[in-house]
Amino acid sequence: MCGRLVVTSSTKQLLAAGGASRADDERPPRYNLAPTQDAPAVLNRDRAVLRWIRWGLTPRWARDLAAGARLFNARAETAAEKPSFRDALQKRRCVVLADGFYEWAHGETPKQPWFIHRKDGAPLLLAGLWDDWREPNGGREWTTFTILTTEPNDLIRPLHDRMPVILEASALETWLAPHPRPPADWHALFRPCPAELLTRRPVNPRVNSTAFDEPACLAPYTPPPRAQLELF
DNA sequence: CCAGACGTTGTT
DNA sequence: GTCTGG
DNA sequence: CCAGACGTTGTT
DNA sequence: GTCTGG
Repeated sequence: MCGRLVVTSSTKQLLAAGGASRADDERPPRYNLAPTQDAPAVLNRDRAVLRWIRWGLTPRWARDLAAGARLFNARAETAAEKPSFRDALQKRRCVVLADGFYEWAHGETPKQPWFIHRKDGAPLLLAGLWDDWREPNGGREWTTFTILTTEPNDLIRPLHDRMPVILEASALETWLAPHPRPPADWHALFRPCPAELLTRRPVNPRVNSTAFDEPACLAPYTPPPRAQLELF
């Protein structure tokens, strides 16, 4: 699963990772980015632009924007059949750029967050779907997204039974194709990424609160002994 | 034909 | 939007 | 994802 | 418990 992101790379670095040439906005680094907030993404509609769009996919037919609040993940195995996602999987794909994400160990108390990121420090390419939603009565249009999930690799499995779909750079071209593609094309891309690509470390449970959004979120942290025993 | 429902995941 | 029910 | 709020109507 | 907000 994937419910909290870190975005610390510069705009220049994000553009390079996503293969885009310009960004629609300049934002400060985020150390604790939650659903309903904006994250940087490259949409297959316009691959030249890095856009900051709202996390939580609101289908275009939903009654209100809030409908997307809980649709921040989509199971890769079933997205092709779900009313909220199937059209987007065919036609509206995106890559979300993030330097890492947090996972909480399944059912532990107190809740212990872990930071997961690439060993080489490069931004992750997270497979996403997007949609446009227009406010009634001529209001503004929102673009929202969700992150696809798959089974975990060996690094994530001790923590959780789901992880985000992380794409290799070589898959960008395929994933961001502008035209419709059948669901059968995606099976190879929806595999968990190699565990060796990533690393993890526990971080301060202050990260649990979205109000804690600063460099200290990523600082080294040793869980109390009791929690350590429970975790391994 | 129209009306009305449909959210998803992951938990326990 | 698409699908189901009437 | 997690944290935090949520009482509810009727009456003065 | 469920829903909302970040």
